[in-house]
Amino acid sequence: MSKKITKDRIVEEADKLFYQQGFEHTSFAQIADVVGISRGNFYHHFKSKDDILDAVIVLRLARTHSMLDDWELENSTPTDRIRSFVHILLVNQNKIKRYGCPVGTLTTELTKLNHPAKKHANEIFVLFRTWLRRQFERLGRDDDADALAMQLLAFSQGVATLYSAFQDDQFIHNEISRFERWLMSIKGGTNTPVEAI
Amino acid sequence: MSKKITKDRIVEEADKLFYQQGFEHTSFAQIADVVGISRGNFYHHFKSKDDILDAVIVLRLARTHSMLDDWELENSTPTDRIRSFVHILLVNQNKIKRYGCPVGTLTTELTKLNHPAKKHANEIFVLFRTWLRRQFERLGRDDDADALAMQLLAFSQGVATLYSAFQDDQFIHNEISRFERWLMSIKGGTNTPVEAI
DNA sequence: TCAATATTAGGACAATTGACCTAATATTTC
DNA sequence: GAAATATTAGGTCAATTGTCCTAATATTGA
Repeated sequence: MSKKITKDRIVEEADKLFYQQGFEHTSFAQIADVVGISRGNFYHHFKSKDDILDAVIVLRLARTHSMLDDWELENSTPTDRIRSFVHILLVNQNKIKRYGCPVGTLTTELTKLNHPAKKHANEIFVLFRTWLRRQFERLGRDDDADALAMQLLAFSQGVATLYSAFQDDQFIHNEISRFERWLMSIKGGTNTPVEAI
Repeated sequence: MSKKITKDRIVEEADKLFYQQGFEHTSFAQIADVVGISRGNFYHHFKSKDDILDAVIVLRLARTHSMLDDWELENSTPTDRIRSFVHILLVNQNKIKRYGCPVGTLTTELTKLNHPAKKHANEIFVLFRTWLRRQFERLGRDDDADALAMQLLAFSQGVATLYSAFQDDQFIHNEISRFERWLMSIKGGTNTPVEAI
């Protein structure tokens, strides 16, 4: 029992540190300090740093999955569900301002490191993509549901990146407003292509 | 003279490595190997790794500046100039696929490292932002020129991030096409707000 | 209760990091 | 050509990295 608690705490703290400082910049010593355990003790729970990364990704996958499930239940329409997705930008506004999007930044770092866990981390993106696609399909957008999902993912990534770079609160609210108008226009269900950026 | 050549070569190779591997993941030893000089020799040209980073940023600022000047001369209309900007995604397609956008990824990394050079690196974004804003102003978009510039920057960042994550060639061409239609619609010069994402 | 297992602390390890030093060698300048 | 300067190579330095080991302590299960 206490094993599980310690192991979970390691993963939770590693999750935070990987997000705030990046994977490579976070050391065992740091995680051990935050968790309050001895360094050598680590290898009883994880056999390498990459193992911790894998566990962190599994944790993030589970959290994302349950978040998407919640959105599914909380909202009665696909439009409201899509809105929930974009509104993470507001819910996590302060964190994104400081550290960017946890999904995008981890994927980017692992890509540069040419890290074997890159594909694993990418599954978080896939989770969002699939979920968003389903919502657009429910809106009758069968032909371009996946393209719209990717479009929205790219939108959120771009906004998060620039928000973290410029720290401009006005900007993020502008973009959310623009998204709202876009969402209302798509809601009509006419299969007209959504042209603009 | 030979000092300048060596110094420039260090900066150029560091520029490449910082882009491909990230700043922190790149070591002196690696740069020295690529340049073909002794490690200890470094500190005659730069007094610290942060100094090299500053020089790399200065190089990127200069290159960006001259690229924007070129676009200014090569194109006769603001619309064509804006198109040149988005078309970097195609010109540098393979690099972006592997390493993401050099501007966005560096800024993101320096943010997580809480690195003092973050503001300096951000000036590259400012360069693009100012240049794009001027193009939109010339299109008569005086009221929302800056917002459109930020919108376009966010678009390019989002596309680059997702392209690097999913490596999907179809996606990037879809987004470029969507941008083209958006650009044509904005060209009309009617001050109607550009709603969609 | 007692043996088996799980968990811990603390230290050692080789390798790598950025930083710095010195002495030798080129190059420039007069 | 000689003095001054610029540039180089090679080595050292302490600190940190991820990894691993061992011995002591908790916990569990029969």
